[in-house]
Amino acid sequence: MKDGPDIARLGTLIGDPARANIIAALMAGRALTAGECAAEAGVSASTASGHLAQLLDARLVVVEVQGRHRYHRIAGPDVAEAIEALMGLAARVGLSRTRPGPRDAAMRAARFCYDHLAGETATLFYARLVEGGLVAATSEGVGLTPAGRTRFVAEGLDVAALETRSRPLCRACLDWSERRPHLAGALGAAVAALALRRGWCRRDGVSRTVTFAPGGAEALLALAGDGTPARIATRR
Amino acid sequence: MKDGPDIARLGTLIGDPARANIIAALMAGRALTAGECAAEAGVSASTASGHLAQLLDARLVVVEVQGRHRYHRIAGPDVAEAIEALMGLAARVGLSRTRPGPRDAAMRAARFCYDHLAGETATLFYARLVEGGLVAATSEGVGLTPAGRTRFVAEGLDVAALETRSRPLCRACLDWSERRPHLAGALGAAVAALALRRGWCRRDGVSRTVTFAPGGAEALLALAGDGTPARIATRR
DNA sequence: GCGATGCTTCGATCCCGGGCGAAACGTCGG
DNA sequence: CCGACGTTTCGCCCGGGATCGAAGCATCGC
Repeated sequence: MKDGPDIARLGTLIGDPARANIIAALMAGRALTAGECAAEAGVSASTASGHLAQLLDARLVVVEVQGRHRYHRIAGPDVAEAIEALMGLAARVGLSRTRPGPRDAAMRAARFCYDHLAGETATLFYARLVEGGLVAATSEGVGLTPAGRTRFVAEGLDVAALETRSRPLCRACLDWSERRPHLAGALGAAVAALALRRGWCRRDGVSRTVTFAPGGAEALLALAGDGTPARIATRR
Repeated sequence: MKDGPDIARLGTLIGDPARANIIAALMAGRALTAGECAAEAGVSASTASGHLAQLLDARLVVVEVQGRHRYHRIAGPDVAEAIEALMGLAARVGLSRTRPGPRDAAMRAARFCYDHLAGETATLFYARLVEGGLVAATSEGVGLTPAGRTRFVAEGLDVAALETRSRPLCRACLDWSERRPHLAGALGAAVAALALRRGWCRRDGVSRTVTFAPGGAEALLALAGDGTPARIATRR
């Protein structure tokens, strides 16, 4: 009863609807001001400020002051992963807050998970990475194979620079809507940025949802090596 | 603000200290009666009963009636994984409830995570499985290689029977104390049961902690194929 | 049957914590 | 220097929910 991490504190933090809404909004990966958080959560500015103070105190959120604005964002990938895991459990065990409407379906198809892509296409992308031998399991989790490294370097990603950060290069994040893994970690973030930069997909306002351009999903999947352009030697 | 799973409900459920204590106690994988839960949480029997009713209603816990006793346990592996993920976040971001005492150190070294082994030795075991080519990444996550299958079958595990369940055979569960993966899934549970059966380790009362017998940890690691007995051909 | 035991329901109490508006604080733009 | 804006702090209200004891239901042992 008295050992282990203080899980109750996190629970109360997440348990309040207003705070949960703020967290959900921040899970889009964007940095929001206190006023924007208040609007997202449907509460007054003062209450939102109080909630953000609590989230800051618990280190779930970090703040970046810019003039008279205070931009809040999720503290780090580990926080985002745990929240995502909770969302997965909630989706399975409980129910959604809204009956599956059009926006919900769009979010299941493609969304941002903190700083990388999630949803149907993202899980397909991850599956192709594994099947193509670009990503494989390691003792520390999952990692980039030599073939995968040359592949992404050829696409212009500075893999060496990504590795210098303390953040792991590759992570398999369990997709809450698909129940299958998608690519997270520094590489996942870099791939998401690449997809946005090349116009394969586009973010919708402050929401987490992402819409793919025509052919965008195919282009992303081709990046995993199975498609037409620049076919690369895969082992197996 | 209005899309996505209802994460707040889970938060309030976990947020109450009494419920969190009950959940933590149940995370040992054992089925506890309402009275035992009350003792673990330090509340009266009636309050514990109310909390268990809420956890049942949210499907986080299932109950099994046996005479006049009602045995409660975590509803399934997915619930346990999400709770474990929350514990990991709490351990990193917040703090533990107790200053790292002896019991805490013991739990970090070896413990039960719902129905499989976690902690230092468990992560080493997983690392050897991967390095030995017995377990590898698949498009669905992580899976047993042909070499791994023959290995575990040779040790007397009925892998085919494990596969028939809807539960995935292999899962990489992120260890909250080690920050590295350990083996979960049906195979993880089977291996944990095997270790108990062969006397490699022993459970301590109702706690989650596990103590290894002399040579027990080595025996477990040898099961991953690197040790002395019955060396098997590994690919790579 | 008849008490003991385990558990749940009920009623009553009480307190923590979210909520808002008003005012204070800090910053920006003249 | 002053007003506008974003944000935080303060004071107050209020409701939900956690808690317990006692009573009501089951089940077991005899």
